[in-house]
Amino acid sequence: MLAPAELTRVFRARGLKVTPQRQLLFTLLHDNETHPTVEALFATASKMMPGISLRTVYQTLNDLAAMGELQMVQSAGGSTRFDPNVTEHHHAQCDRCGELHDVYVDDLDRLRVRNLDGFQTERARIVFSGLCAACLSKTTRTQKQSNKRSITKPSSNKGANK
Amino acid sequence: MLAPAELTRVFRARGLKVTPQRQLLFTLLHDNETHPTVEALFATASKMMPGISLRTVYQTLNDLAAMGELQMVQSAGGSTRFDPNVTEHHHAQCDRCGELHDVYVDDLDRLRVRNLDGFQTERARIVFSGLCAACLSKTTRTQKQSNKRSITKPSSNKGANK
DNA sequence: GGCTAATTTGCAAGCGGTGCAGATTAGGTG
DNA sequence: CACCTAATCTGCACCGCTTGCAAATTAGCC
Repeated sequence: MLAPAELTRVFRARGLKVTPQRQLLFTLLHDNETHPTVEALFATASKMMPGISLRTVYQTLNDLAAMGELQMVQSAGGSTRFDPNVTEHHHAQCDRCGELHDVYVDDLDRLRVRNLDGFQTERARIVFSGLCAACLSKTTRTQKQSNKRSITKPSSNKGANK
Repeated sequence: MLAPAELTRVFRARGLKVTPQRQLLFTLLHDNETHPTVEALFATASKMMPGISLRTVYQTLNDLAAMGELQMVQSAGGSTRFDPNVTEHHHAQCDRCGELHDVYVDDLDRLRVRNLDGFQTERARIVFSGLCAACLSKTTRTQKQSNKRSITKPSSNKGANK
Protein backbone atom coordinates (compact mmCIF):
# COMPACT_ATOMS: atom_id res chain seq x y z
CA MET A 1 0.00 0.00 0.00
CA LEU A 2 1.21 3.48 -0.75
CA ALA A 3 2.15 5.86 2.02
CA PRO A 4 -0.63 8.11 3.36
CA ALA A 5 0.69 11.17 1.54
CA GLU A 6 0.73 9.38 -1.78
CA LEU A 7 -2.65 7.84 -1.24
CA THR A 8 -3.95 11.33 -0.60
CA ARG A 9 -2.64 12.40 -3.98
CA VAL A 10 -4.10 9.37 -5.72
CA PHE A 11 -7.49 9.84 -4.13
CA ARG A 12 -7.66 13.52 -5.04
CA ALA A 13 -6.52 12.79 -8.57
CA ARG A 14 -9.47 10.44 -8.89
CA GLY A 15 -11.90 13.03 -7.61
CA LEU A 16 -12.23 11.26 -4.30
CA LYS A 17 -12.21 13.19 -1.08
CA VAL A 18 -9.62 12.71 1.59
CA THR A 19 -11.61 12.79 4.79
CA PRO A 20 -10.18 12.54 8.31
CA GLN A 21 -11.67 9.05 8.54
CA ARG A 22 -9.80 7.96 5.45
CA GLN A 23 -6.59 9.59 6.56
CA LEU A 24 -6.79 7.74 9.84
CA LEU A 25 -7.25 4.43 8.11
CA PHE A 26 -4.38 5.20 5.74
CA THR A 27 -2.04 5.62 8.67
CA LEU A 28 -3.42 2.62 10.55
CA LEU A 29 -2.83 0.41 7.57
CA HIS A 30 0.47 1.74 6.32
CA ASP A 31 3.29 -0.67 7.09
CA ASN A 32 0.87 -2.69 9.17
CA GLU A 33 1.98 -6.31 9.15
CA THR A 34 -0.61 -7.66 11.56
CA HIS A 35 -3.14 -8.60 8.88
CA PRO A 36 -5.92 -6.95 10.86
CA THR A 37 -9.59 -7.81 10.68
CA VAL A 38 -12.22 -5.15 10.14
CA GLU A 39 -13.15 -5.35 13.80
CA ALA A 40 -9.56 -4.85 14.90
CA LEU A 41 -9.18 -1.80 12.69
CA PHE A 42 -12.51 -0.44 13.84
CA ALA A 43 -11.49 -0.87 17.48
CA THR A 44 -8.21 0.97 16.98
CA ALA A 45 -9.80 3.64 14.84
CA SER A 46 -12.56 4.19 17.39
CA LYS A 47 -10.02 4.94 20.09
CA MET A 48 -8.39 7.61 17.98
CA MET A 49 -11.58 8.94 16.49
CA PRO A 50 -14.57 8.13 18.69
CA GLY A 51 -17.77 7.91 16.71
CA ILE A 52 -16.25 6.70 13.47
CA SER A 53 -18.68 4.38 11.84
CA LEU A 54 -18.03 0.72 11.24
CA ARG A 55 -19.71 1.27 7.90
CA THR A 56 -17.04 3.78 6.95
CA VAL A 57 -14.28 1.37 7.83
CA TYR A 58 -15.83 -1.29 5.60
CA GLN A 59 -16.30 1.24 2.85
CA THR A 60 -12.74 2.51 2.91
CA LEU A 61 -11.25 -0.96 3.07
CA ASN A 62 -13.33 -2.06 0.13
CA ASP A 63 -12.31 1.01 -1.82
CA LEU A 64 -8.63 0.43 -1.13
CA ALA A 65 -8.96 -3.21 -2.07
CA ALA A 66 -10.70 -2.28 -5.32
CA MET A 67 -7.86 0.12 -6.09
CA GLY A 68 -5.37 -2.68 -5.53
CA GLU A 69 -3.82 -1.00 -2.53
CA LEU A 70 -5.00 -3.67 -0.16
CA GLN A 71 -5.37 -7.41 -0.41
CA MET A 72 -8.23 -9.29 1.19
CA VAL A 73 -7.15 -12.54 2.77
CA GLN A 74 -9.43 -15.33 3.94
CA SER A 75 -7.50 -16.76 6.85
CA ALA A 76 -8.05 -20.30 8.04
CA GLY A 77 -10.98 -20.14 10.40
CA GLY A 78 -12.87 -18.04 7.92
CA SER A 79 -12.04 -14.58 9.19
CA THR A 80 -11.36 -11.89 6.62
CA ARG A 81 -8.11 -10.04 7.03
CA PHE A 82 -6.58 -7.12 5.19
CA ASP A 83 -3.04 -7.03 3.96
CA PRO A 84 -1.43 -3.76 2.84
CA ASN A 85 1.48 -5.75 1.45
CA VAL A 86 0.55 -6.13 -2.18
CA THR A 87 3.90 -7.32 -3.39
CA GLU A 88 4.25 -10.95 -4.42
CA HIS A 89 4.35 -12.80 -1.14
CA HIS A 90 2.83 -15.69 0.75
CA HIS A 91 1.67 -16.45 4.26
CA ALA A 92 2.57 -18.66 7.16
CA GLN A 93 -0.26 -19.16 9.62
CA CYS A 94 0.41 -20.48 13.10
CA ASP A 95 -1.76 -23.44 14.08
CA ARG A 96 -1.72 -22.34 17.67
CA CYS A 97 -2.14 -18.56 17.81
CA GLY A 98 -3.53 -18.08 14.32
CA GLU A 99 -1.21 -15.21 13.45
CA LEU A 100 -0.33 -14.62 9.83
CA HIS A 101 3.27 -13.98 8.87
CA ASP A 102 4.48 -12.72 5.50
CA VAL A 103 6.96 -14.93 3.70
CA TYR A 104 8.63 -14.83 0.31
CA VAL A 105 9.21 -17.63 -2.15
CA ASP A 106 11.18 -17.00 -5.30
CA ASP A 107 11.62 -20.35 -6.93
CA LEU A 108 7.97 -21.06 -7.50
CA ASP A 109 8.61 -22.00 -11.10
CA ARG A 110 10.62 -24.97 -9.92
CA LEU A 111 7.51 -26.70 -8.69
CA ARG A 112 6.46 -29.69 -10.67
CA VAL A 113 2.70 -29.74 -10.78
CA ARG A 114 0.88 -32.89 -11.80
CA ASN A 115 -2.66 -33.19 -13.08
CA LEU A 116 -2.74 -29.63 -14.42
CA ASP A 117 -4.72 -30.98 -17.33
CA GLY A 118 -4.25 -27.95 -19.54
CA PHE A 119 -4.73 -25.41 -16.76
CA GLN A 120 -2.46 -22.43 -17.37
CA THR A 121 -1.12 -21.26 -14.05
CA GLU A 122 -0.37 -17.58 -13.80
CA ARG A 123 -0.10 -17.08 -10.10
CA ALA A 124 0.22 -19.12 -6.94
CA ARG A 125 -0.62 -18.35 -3.38
CA ILE A 126 0.89 -20.49 -0.70
CA VAL A 127 -0.26 -20.70 2.86
CA PHE A 128 2.15 -22.51 5.10
CA SER A 129 0.95 -23.78 8.43
CA GLY A 130 2.86 -24.89 11.46
CA LEU A 131 4.07 -23.11 14.55
CA CYS A 132 5.39 -19.59 14.74
CA ALA A 133 8.60 -18.87 16.60
CA ALA A 134 6.78 -17.61 19.67
CA CYS A 135 4.46 -20.61 20.04
CA LEU A 136 7.30 -22.96 19.18
CA SER A 137 9.44 -21.72 22.03
CA LYS A 138 6.54 -22.07 24.45
CA THR A 139 6.12 -25.65 23.32
CA THR A 140 9.75 -26.67 23.58
CA ARG A 141 9.91 -25.21 27.04
CA THR A 142 7.21 -27.58 28.27
CA GLN A 143 7.46 -30.68 26.12
CA LYS A 144 10.33 -31.97 24.07
CA GLN A 145 9.85 -31.56 20.36
CA SER A 146 9.56 -34.98 18.85
CA ASN A 147 10.75 -35.74 15.35
CA LYS A 148 8.83 -32.94 13.67
CA ARG A 149 9.96 -32.32 10.17
CA SER A 150 9.84 -29.00 8.45
CA ILE A 151 8.54 -29.36 4.94
CA THR A 152 10.92 -26.71 3.78
CA LYS A 153 13.97 -28.41 5.20
CA PRO A 154 13.67 -32.09 4.34
CA SER A 155 15.15 -34.53 6.80
CA SER A 156 17.66 -37.21 5.85
CA ASN A 157 15.17 -40.05 5.40
CA LYS A 158 13.62 -38.25 2.48
CA GLY A 159 10.31 -39.54 1.31
CA ALA A 160 9.95 -41.96 4.17
CA ASN A 161 6.65 -40.61 5.38
CA LYS A 162 3.28 -41.88 4.07
CA MET B 1 -13.42 -39.76 1.56
CA LEU B 2 -14.28 -43.39 2.09
CA ALA B 3 -16.80 -45.15 -0.09
CA PRO B 4 -20.44 -45.10 1.11
CA ALA B 5 -20.33 -48.71 2.28
CA GLU B 6 -17.26 -48.10 4.38
CA LEU B 7 -18.59 -44.87 5.77
CA THR B 8 -21.68 -46.80 6.81
CA ARG B 9 -19.49 -49.20 8.76
CA VAL B 10 -17.51 -46.39 10.34
CA PHE B 11 -20.64 -44.49 11.36
CA ARG B 12 -22.27 -47.57 12.91
CA ALA B 13 -19.06 -48.45 14.72
CA ARG B 14 -19.16 -45.02 16.30
CA GLY B 15 -22.75 -45.43 17.41
CA LEU B 16 -23.96 -43.04 14.73
CA LYS B 17 -27.01 -43.83 12.67
CA VAL B 18 -26.94 -44.23 8.96
CA THR B 19 -30.04 -42.43 7.81
CA PRO B 20 -31.29 -42.16 4.23
CA GLN B 21 -30.25 -38.51 4.27
CA ARG B 22 -26.70 -39.41 5.19
CA GLN B 23 -26.53 -42.22 2.69
CA LEU B 24 -27.62 -39.85 -0.03
CA LEU B 25 -24.93 -37.36 0.89
CA PHE B 26 -22.33 -40.13 1.05
CA THR B 27 -23.07 -41.05 -2.53
CA LEU B 28 -23.30 -37.45 -3.71
CA LEU B 29 -19.88 -36.72 -2.28
CA HIS B 30 -18.04 -39.90 -3.12
CA ASP B 31 -15.58 -39.35 -5.95
CA ASN B 32 -17.07 -35.90 -6.42
CA GLU B 33 -14.40 -33.63 -7.85
CA THR B 34 -16.57 -30.57 -8.32
CA HIS B 35 -15.79 -29.06 -4.92
CA PRO B 36 -19.47 -28.36 -4.33
CA THR B 37 -20.89 -25.67 -2.10
CA VAL B 38 -23.51 -26.46 0.50
CA GLU B 39 -26.14 -24.92 -1.73
CA ALA B 40 -25.12 -27.05 -4.69
CA LEU B 41 -25.28 -30.22 -2.63
CA PHE B 42 -28.59 -29.18 -1.14
CA ALA B 43 -30.02 -28.55 -4.60
CA THR B 44 -28.95 -31.94 -5.90
CA ALA B 45 -30.02 -33.71 -2.74
CA SER B 46 -33.41 -32.00 -2.82
CA LYS B 47 -34.10 -33.36 -6.28
CA MET B 48 -33.42 -36.90 -5.16
CA MET B 49 -35.03 -36.54 -1.76
CA PRO B 50 -37.57 -33.72 -1.72
CA GLY B 51 -37.99 -32.24 1.71
CA ILE B 52 -34.49 -32.90 2.96
CA SER B 53 -33.49 -30.08 5.23
CA LEU B 54 -30.69 -27.66 4.51
CA ARG B 55 -29.88 -27.98 8.19
CA THR B 56 -29.27 -31.69 7.75
CA VAL B 57 -26.92 -31.09 4.86
CA TYR B 58 -24.89 -28.65 6.96
CA GLN B 59 -24.91 -31.07 9.86
CA THR B 60 -23.71 -34.04 7.86
CA LEU B 61 -21.01 -32.06 6.08
CA ASN B 62 -19.73 -30.73 9.38
CA ASP B 63 -19.72 -34.23 10.83
CA LEU B 64 -17.78 -35.62 7.90
CA ALA B 65 -15.32 -32.74 8.07
CA ALA B 66 -14.82 -33.31 11.80
CA MET B 67 -14.13 -36.98 11.08
CA GLY B 68 -11.52 -35.98 8.54
CA GLU B 69 -13.45 -37.46 5.64
CA LEU B 70 -14.03 -34.08 4.07
CA GLN B 71 -11.99 -30.95 3.72
CA MET B 72 -13.51 -27.50 3.91
CA VAL B 73 -12.05 -25.11 1.38
CA GLN B 74 -12.46 -21.35 1.31
CA SER B 75 -12.38 -20.61 -2.37
CA ALA B 76 -11.48 -17.18 -3.69
CA GLY B 77 -14.62 -15.11 -3.57
CA GLY B 78 -15.29 -16.35 -0.07
CA SER B 79 -17.57 -19.28 -0.82
CA THR B 80 -17.11 -22.41 1.24
CA ARG B 81 -16.60 -25.58 -0.73
CA PHE B 82 -16.28 -29.20 0.30
CA ASP B 83 -13.59 -31.51 -0.96
CA PRO B 84 -13.85 -35.28 -0.44
CA ASN B 85 -10.27 -35.61 -1.61
CA VAL B 86 -8.35 -35.63 1.65
CA THR B 87 -5.05 -36.78 0.23
CA GLU B 88 -2.22 -34.27 0.06
CA HIS B 89 -3.13 -32.10 -2.87
CA HIS B 90 -3.54 -28.52 -3.98
CA HIS B 91 -5.91 -26.50 -6.09
CA ALA B 92 -5.97 -24.55 -9.31
CA GLN B 93 -8.77 -22.04 -9.54
CA CYS B 94 -9.81 -20.58 -12.85
CA ASP B 95 -9.98 -16.79 -12.89
CA ARG B 96 -12.80 -16.88 -15.40
CA CYS B 97 -15.21 -19.65 -14.42
CA GLY B 98 -14.10 -20.03 -10.83
CA GLU B 99 -13.86 -23.82 -10.98
CA LEU B 100 -11.46 -25.59 -8.67
CA HIS B 101 -9.23 -28.31 -10.04
CA ASP B 102 -7.18 -30.75 -7.97
CA VAL B 103 -3.44 -30.74 -8.61
CA TYR B 104 -0.50 -32.50 -7.03
CA VAL B 105 2.89 -31.12 -6.12
CA ASP B 106 5.57 -33.39 -4.77
CA ASP B 107 8.69 -31.30 -4.53
CA LEU B 108 7.36 -28.81 -2.02
CA ASP B 109 10.44 -29.20 0.13
CA ARG B 110 12.50 -27.67 -2.64
CA LEU B 111 10.95 -24.29 -2.06
CA ARG B 112 13.23 -21.70 -0.58
CA VAL B 113 11.22 -19.62 1.80
CA ARG B 114 12.55 -16.29 3.00
CA ASN B 115 11.53 -14.36 6.08
CA LEU B 116 10.33 -17.47 7.93
CA ASP B 117 11.77 -15.93 11.03
CA GLY B 118 11.71 -19.10 13.10
CA PHE B 119 8.33 -20.29 11.85
CA GLN B 120 8.34 -24.06 11.58
CA THR B 121 6.38 -25.03 8.49
CA GLU B 122 4.60 -28.35 8.66
CA ARG B 123 2.20 -28.11 5.80
CA ALA B 124 1.58 -25.96 2.77
CA ARG B 125 -1.49 -25.35 0.73
CA ILE B 126 -1.08 -23.90 -2.70
CA VAL B 127 -3.80 -22.31 -4.75
CA PHE B 128 -2.79 -21.68 -8.33
CA SER B 129 -4.81 -19.28 -10.38
CA GLY B 130 -5.00 -18.76 -14.09
CA LEU B 131 -7.22 -20.17 -16.79
CA CYS B 132 -8.56 -23.68 -16.98
CA ALA B 133 -8.30 -25.63 -20.21
CA ALA B 134 -11.92 -24.95 -21.14
CA CYS B 135 -11.76 -21.19 -20.63
CA LEU B 136 -8.35 -21.06 -22.25
CA SER B 137 -9.59 -22.62 -25.46
CA LYS B 138 -12.52 -20.21 -25.57
CA THR B 139 -10.05 -17.35 -25.24
CA THR B 140 -7.62 -18.50 -27.90
CA ARG B 141 -10.50 -19.01 -30.28
CA THR B 142 -11.45 -15.35 -30.07
CA GLN B 143 -8.27 -13.49 -29.29
CA LYS B 144 -4.69 -14.42 -29.81
CA GLN B 145 -2.90 -15.35 -26.63
CA SER B 146 -0.23 -12.77 -26.03
CA ASN B 147 2.99 -13.57 -24.28
CA LYS B 148 1.44 -15.15 -21.22
CA ARG B 149 3.90 -17.02 -19.10
CA SER B 150 3.05 -20.00 -17.02
CA ILE B 151 4.67 -19.79 -13.63
CA THR B 152 5.21 -23.51 -13.65
CA LYS B 153 6.93 -23.53 -17.03
CA PRO B 154 9.38 -20.68 -16.97
CA SER B 155 9.98 -18.96 -20.27
CA SER B 156 13.44 -18.52 -21.78
CA ASN B 157 14.05 -15.00 -20.50
CA LYS B 158 14.08 -16.32 -16.97
CA GLY B 159 13.70 -13.79 -14.21
CA ALA B 160 12.99 -10.96 -16.61
CA ASN B 161 9.66 -10.05 -15.11
CA LYS B 162 9.46 -7.61 -12.20
C1' DG C 1 -18.13 32.28 1.53
C1' DG C 2 -20.91 29.26 -1.20
C1' DC C 3 -22.00 25.29 -4.02
C1' DT C 4 -22.28 20.45 -5.11
C1' DA C 5 -21.00 15.99 -5.35
C1' DA C 6 -18.73 12.81 -2.41
C1' DT C 7 -18.83 10.91 2.04
C1' DT C 8 -20.33 9.59 6.59
C1' DT C 9 -23.56 7.74 9.58
C1' DG C 10 -27.25 4.81 11.59
C1' DC C 11 -30.31 1.61 10.68
C1' DA C 12 -32.54 -1.99 8.28
C1' DA C 13 -31.88 -5.92 5.84
C1' DG C 14 -29.39 -9.94 3.33
C1' DC C 15 -26.64 -13.93 3.67
C1' DG C 16 -24.37 -18.00 5.31
C1' DG C 17 -24.39 -20.64 9.14
C1' DT C 18 -25.83 -22.43 13.93
C1' DG C 19 -28.75 -23.33 18.41
C1' DC C 20 -32.75 -25.14 19.87
C1' DA C 21 -36.88 -28.09 20.78
C1' DG C 22 -40.24 -31.04 19.30
C1' DA C 23 -41.27 -34.78 16.07
C1' DT C 24 -39.28 -38.73 13.92
C1' DT C 25 -36.55 -42.87 13.35
C1' DA C 26 -32.41 -46.19 13.24
C1' DG C 27 -31.10 -50.04 15.17
C1' DG C 28 -30.20 -52.77 19.39
C1' DT C 29 -32.97 -55.81 22.66
C1' DG C 30 -36.03 -59.36 24.36
C1' DC D 1 -41.54 -58.61 15.43
C1' DA D 2 -42.76 -55.09 18.61
C1' DC D 3 -40.53 -52.01 21.75
C1' DC D 4 -37.43 -48.63 23.47
C1' DT D 5 -34.11 -44.99 23.55
C1' DA D 6 -30.75 -42.24 21.92
C1' DA D 7 -29.58 -40.24 17.67
C1' DT D 8 -31.30 -37.59 14.02
C1' DC D 9 -34.19 -34.57 11.22
C1' DT D 10 -36.73 -30.56 10.59
C1' DG D 11 -38.24 -25.75 10.90
C1' DC D 12 -37.57 -21.69 12.90
C1' DA D 13 -35.40 -18.19 15.36
C1' DC D 14 -31.31 -16.08 15.74
C1' DC D 15 -26.27 -14.63 15.31
C1' DG D 16 -22.23 -12.40 13.11
C1' DC D 17 -20.57 -10.25 9.20
C1' DT D 18 -21.46 -7.34 5.49
C1' DT D 19 -24.06 -4.28 2.44
C1' DG D 20 -28.09 -1.07 0.78
C1' DC D 21 -30.26 2.98 1.64
C1' DA D 22 -31.42 7.85 2.72
C1' DA D 23 -30.75 11.80 5.36
C1' DA D 24 -27.18 14.77 7.25
C1' DT D 25 -22.56 16.36 6.74
C1' DT D 26 -18.41 17.98 4.49
C1' DA D 27 -14.18 18.25 1.25
C1' DG D 28 -12.64 20.75 -2.27
C1' DC D 29 -13.50 23.71 -6.31
C1' DC D 30 -15.17 28.34 -7.71
